[in-house]
Amino acid sequence: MVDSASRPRRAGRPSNPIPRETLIAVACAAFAEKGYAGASMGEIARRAGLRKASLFHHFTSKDLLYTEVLAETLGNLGKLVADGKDGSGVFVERLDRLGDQVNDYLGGHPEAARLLIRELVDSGPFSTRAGSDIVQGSLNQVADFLEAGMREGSIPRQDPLQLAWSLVGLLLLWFAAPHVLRHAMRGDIFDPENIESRRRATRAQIRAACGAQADGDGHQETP
Amino acid sequence: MVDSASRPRRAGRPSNPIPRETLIAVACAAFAEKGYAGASMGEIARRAGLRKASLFHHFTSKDLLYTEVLAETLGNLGKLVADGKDGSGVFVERLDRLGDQVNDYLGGHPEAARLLIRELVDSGPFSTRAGSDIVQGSLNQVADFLEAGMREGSIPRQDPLQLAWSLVGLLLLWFAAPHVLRHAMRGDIFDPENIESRRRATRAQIRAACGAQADGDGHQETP
DNA sequence: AGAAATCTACCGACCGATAGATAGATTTTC
DNA sequence: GAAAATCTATCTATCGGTCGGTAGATTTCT
Repeated sequence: MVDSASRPRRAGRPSNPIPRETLIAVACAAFAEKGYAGASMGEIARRAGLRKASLFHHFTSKDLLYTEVLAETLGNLGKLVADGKDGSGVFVERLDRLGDQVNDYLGGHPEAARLLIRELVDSGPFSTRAGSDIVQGSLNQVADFLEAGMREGSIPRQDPLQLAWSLVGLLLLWFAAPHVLRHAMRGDIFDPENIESRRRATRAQIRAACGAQADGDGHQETP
Repeated sequence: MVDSASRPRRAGRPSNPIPRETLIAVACAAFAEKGYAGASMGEIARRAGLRKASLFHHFTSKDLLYTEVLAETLGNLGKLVADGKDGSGVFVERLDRLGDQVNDYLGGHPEAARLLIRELVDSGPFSTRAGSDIVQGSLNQVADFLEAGMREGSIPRQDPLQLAWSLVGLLLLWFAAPHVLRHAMRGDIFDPENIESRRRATRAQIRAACGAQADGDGHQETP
C-alpha cells in the first residue's frame, strides 16, 4: 500500500497520518512473502511510505507487529470455522460450505495461506508463544467439526486430527505457492474465475477424502 | 551431527576431514528448521563442528549450499515419483505405492517436508533459479502420473494440476509441522508406529480424493 | 479569540550485534 | 614441497532498536 517509491514524509504531525491498518496490511504482505526472518522492519516501513523509526513508534518491536498481523488473519479464519460448526443443514452441506468459505477467503487474501503455512512450519520464536496457541485452537476446531460429522454418521469414523490436517494441507498449499503455479497455469490463481474453479475441484476432493459418498455432481468432469 | 558443543578443531589438514555429506545434512536440518533467511552460516558451521570460514571453504556461498541441500532432497523425492510412474500393477495400486513411498520418505527424513514446503512458499532468491525448476518438474511429474490414471479410466477425468497440488499439500503438511502436532498427539509423529498410522490414513484419503472407488478396506475404521 | 502548552506522527543519526564473505597464516597429509 | 583443510582476524552491509529533535494538530488557559 502507498506508492512504494515515495520519498520520506516531512517531519512533524501530518494531516493524513498513515492508518494502523495500512501498516498491518503492508507488514502482512511482507511477512507472507519473505517470512518473519526474511522481512525487515526497514523494508516494511519503506513499503508503507515512512521511516523505520516511525514504524517503531507504532509497534514497539518486530515481534509485536508480527503477532498483530498473525492474530488478524488467524482470527478471520478461526471465525469461519466457528461459523461452519454452528451452521444449518446436514453435515455434508456444512462441510461444503466451510470448505468453500475457507477457499474463498484464501483466494481473496493472497497473503493468508502463505502466512499461515509459514507459521505452521516455523519453529521460530513463536512456537512457544501465543501464535502457536491460536493455530492449535483453530486446528482443533476443525477436528471437532469433523468428529461431529462422524457422530452424525455422515462420514466414516476415523482419526479426526489426521483428517483435519490432510484437509488443511489440501486447502492451503494451492494458495501458498502462487509464483510456482503462475508458470503452470494460464492467468493468476487469484483471478476470480480460477478461485471458483479451485473451489469446485476441492469441494469434491474434500468430500471424498472425508469418506462422504458422492452425490452426483461430485467430481468436476472434464469431457 | 557432530556434538554441537565441540570446540574448534585444531588448524591444519586433519586425518578425519568432515565429509561433505555431513555438512549438507547439517545444513539441511538448519534450513528446514529456520528457513533460508533464518539459518546462518555461522550456526551451520558450529553445528557441524567447524568454523564459519571453513564452511565457506567447502561451499563458496550460502546460496550454493542451499541449492545443494535442496537438490538432494528434491532429487530423492523426484526419483520416487519417477519410479511410481513406471511401476507395475493397475493405477490404483501404483497410486497407493507412490503415496506410501512418499509418506515413508517424509517420515524417515524429518527435514524433507519442511524444506520442501518452505521452497514452495518462498518467493525468495530462488523463485527464478534452478530450485524452482526442479520443484516445477516434480509437480508436473505428479500431474502426469495422475493424468495417466485418467486415461486408463481408473479415476474420473479432472484437472490433473489441481489434483496434484491437493495431494501434495495433503501429504506434506502433516510432516512439516512437527512441533504443532507434538502437543496434540501422544508421541512423536516420526515414531515408526505413527508414520504407519499416517500411511494408512492418507492412503484412503488420497484414493478417495482422486475419485477412485473404495475397495473394502478403504477408510481406517475406528470402532 | 488568541496565546500557551501538550500531544502526535514523523525524521535523521546513531548503536551494538550479527550477517555473509574474504585474506592470510598454519598445520597436516600425501 | 604441493595441496588440502582448517584456523584467526577482519571487512562491509544490514539488522532490530534507541535517541533527540521537529513541526503540525489539538487542547487548555486566560
